[in-house]
Amino acid sequence: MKLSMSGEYAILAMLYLSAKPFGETSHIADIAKDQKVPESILRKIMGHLVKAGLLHSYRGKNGGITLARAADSITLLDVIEVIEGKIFLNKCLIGSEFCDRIGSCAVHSVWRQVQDNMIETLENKTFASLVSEEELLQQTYAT
Amino acid sequence: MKLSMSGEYAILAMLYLSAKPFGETSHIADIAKDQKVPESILRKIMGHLVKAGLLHSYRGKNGGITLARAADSITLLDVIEVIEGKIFLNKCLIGSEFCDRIGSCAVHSVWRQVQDNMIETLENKTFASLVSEEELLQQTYAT
DNA sequence: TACTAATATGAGTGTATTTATCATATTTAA
DNA sequence: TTAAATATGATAAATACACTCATATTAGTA
Repeated sequence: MKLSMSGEYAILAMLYLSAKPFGETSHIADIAKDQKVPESILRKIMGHLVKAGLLHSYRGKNGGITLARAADSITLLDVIEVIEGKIFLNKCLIGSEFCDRIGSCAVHSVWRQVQDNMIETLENKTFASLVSEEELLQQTYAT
Repeated sequence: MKLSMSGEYAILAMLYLSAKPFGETSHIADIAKDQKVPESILRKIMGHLVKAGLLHSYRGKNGGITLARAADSITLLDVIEVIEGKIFLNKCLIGSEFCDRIGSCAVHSVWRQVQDNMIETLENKTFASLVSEEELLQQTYAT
């Protein structure tokens, strides 16, 4: 009942990229060093995010990585679902083939309620808003 | 981001017991057969629930298992926390020693919000209410 | 063309967790 | 003493996860 390491790494990398001016390329090695994430793993994660259409990658000299669209159109849910797959807190929410209690299971609807709330919260939070909240926090706590 | 098998088994067993008159003992073997759960695993799970004070066990001939308190005072959260441990959707919610971004992390509060909602939903659902909801469902769908 | 700097990708490894089994011990009623 | 039940610890099997490494691909540049 926890986010995976890869999920956390992906969010950190997306935060890093979202704080840059849109269109400016970054290097995976720099992100890894800055966010203290294993570089070889971050490469794989970035590959998934590129394939999913959240990032653009440019190979070769002067290559790098950028957001594929503006940070205010990318949500936490977008990133998490790429890395973790669709959120299913309980097997029986995937489909009736995984649970023979459907139709008379009261637990089902509880998980459904929790999951729906979770998804709603995560899809209402864009990386643009996260970045501006962090800037605010840093100003507040700066000495 | 999913409930474990053991967590599901525990909930099924608690549902079974909650549907019985309070104080009537049941046998683990019967619960396992009825709920289609591996018996040897259910034994271990029941051991945890006994140790946590949710169940009473009686050894020896005519022994068995009962709820330790009324089903309307046992919640989904109680059972899940015994089997899965405290719910922490994200490592950084456990404590600052697991996250060096605390103080300037906007993601933190999102997970906090999701987690708080989840806990609230789960602790507001007692096994007594689950049982009566299931009875209602079975009447509705009965032919 | 050859070199260099960057990402892309797939195979493989080690470890931790989960699931499950088995054997044995303990308890209690009859 | 026996039978019926739970308790427990050792262990195996399966799966998922975190991570590494080697190699391929691409594109700019001298």
